[in-house]
Amino acid sequence: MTSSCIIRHFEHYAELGPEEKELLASLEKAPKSFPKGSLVWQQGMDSDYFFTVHSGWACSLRNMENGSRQVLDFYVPGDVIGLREFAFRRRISNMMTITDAILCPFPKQHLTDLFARSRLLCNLFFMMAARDQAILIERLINLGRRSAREKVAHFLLEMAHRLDKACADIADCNHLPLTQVLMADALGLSTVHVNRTLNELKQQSLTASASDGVVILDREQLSKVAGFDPEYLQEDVESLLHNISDAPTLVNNSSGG
Amino acid sequence: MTSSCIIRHFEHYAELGPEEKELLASLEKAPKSFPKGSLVWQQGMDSDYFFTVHSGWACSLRNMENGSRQVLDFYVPGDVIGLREFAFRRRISNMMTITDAILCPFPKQHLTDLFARSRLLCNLFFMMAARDQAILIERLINLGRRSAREKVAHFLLEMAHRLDKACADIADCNHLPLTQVLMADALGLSTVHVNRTLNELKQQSLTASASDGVVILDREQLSKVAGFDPEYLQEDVESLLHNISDAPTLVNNSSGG
DNA sequence: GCGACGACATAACATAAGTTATGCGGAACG
DNA sequence: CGTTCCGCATAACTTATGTTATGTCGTCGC
Repeated sequence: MTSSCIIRHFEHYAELGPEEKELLASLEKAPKSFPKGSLVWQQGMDSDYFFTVHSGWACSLRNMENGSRQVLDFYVPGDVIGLREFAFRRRISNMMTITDAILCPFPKQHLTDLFARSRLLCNLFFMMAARDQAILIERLINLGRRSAREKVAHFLLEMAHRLDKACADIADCNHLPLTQVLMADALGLSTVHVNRTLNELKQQSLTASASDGVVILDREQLSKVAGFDPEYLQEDVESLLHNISDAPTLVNNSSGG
Repeated sequence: MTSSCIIRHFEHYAELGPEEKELLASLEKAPKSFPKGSLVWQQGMDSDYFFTVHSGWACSLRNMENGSRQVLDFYVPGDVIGLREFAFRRRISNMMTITDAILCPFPKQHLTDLFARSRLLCNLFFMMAARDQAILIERLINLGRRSAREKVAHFLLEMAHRLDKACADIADCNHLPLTQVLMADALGLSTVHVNRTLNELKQQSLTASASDGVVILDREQLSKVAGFDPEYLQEDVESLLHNISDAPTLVNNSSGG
């Protein structure tokens, strides 16, 4: 099966040998399709699989006791979701599709095996986890130290940039299938205020609204509003690969005694 | 050198073989001492090392253009700091000590090698990265969907729990060396409001202040205030180890062709 | 012993954002 | 073809939190 979505995803970063391709392919289950609004998993469930997003959008979120909720992150085609649960037996957040989506399940237990078999893949997975952290950090800053206007602008730009990478060819990366409620829950704002803010941005022709979401009209101006710097989305694959090919015989006294 | 801090840290999770110990020890440089308030590294610098915290506290933070700043996370003895930068050539945040501290540097490039040599260590590192994400997520929820009162309470409890694990024997885990300014910058609040909130908690005898920080008096009540559930701090090492010993010969057709 | 500084405290005031409420229009559904 | 529901819009009003300002206290350097 050459159209494996996880293989495609990893080839994005580095050239894979046939062995690595087989490794990935052999662990990947049949893609599964989820209608919009499906709960892919729920907090507390056994965390036995992770997924790659083949098409559509998903988000992870946490429901609060008082009925409100916090959206933690959104995922676009090409993203790997669920790595975060690696350290835990139970899922620590909910995962929901926000459009119709096709996801490719991948059993978590086999990660360990894969790590042992391919140094390249191991490093790439680790890199993804680090990238996920970088994204979370940026979201943290968004929530802690930015105004509503900046929050919205920054968030929209981040998603657009991530889309650029994921599917520049397939989709219009300035068109984001996000409701105002979702944005509010992601940005720690009320829907009313997201609406206000979005209207403001619309009046300045920085964004527009479509039937099924938001459209970015002027990235440059938005970047100014948000103080957006996309560096945190640019992994450094090159030096990673360099390290990998470089390191093989470093500490030879380890088993020799 | 048997008192290696990274070895001690990993033994916290699993029994290490002599080879693994040697691997870790051989990569660890001499512990380095930093006075309170040192910049361990700065945003934009080459991200060539990570560290384990041997003693003292540190925090990672980001300075904003408008002069404010966001504290991203705090680190206590036993924590590994810098893994987040794995995907990037440049550091994406600042790292500062907030007490006198001793840190053990560990060259980043060698992680790749270590991954290849020890399946156990590789998995443990991955687990730590996942745990870091879980902590970030909880902080995200704190910033997005909790009141000042809940934020402060939740934050104090998290740090106390992390201290419990790190050094139950060494230190008083209810005593946190945090200034109100730091807490404000971590929680997305103003110092004035942190002060107000802390006073409220003091009046209810949930916390107290010491000359050099905050003291937690009543964890139970604080937990109620915060809706605190420590599950996100409890990694599942057991099934991880189980997976490791379980998986060796899963996909044998990979290289055989 | 004095001046500078940093952490904490408190008050008066300002405002960004939340809350509640209501209406509108389109999509889904029986 | 009406009903229901969901996403969006807008208004009036409330409030949690930010801002600015000023004072105290202890520590540190000299």
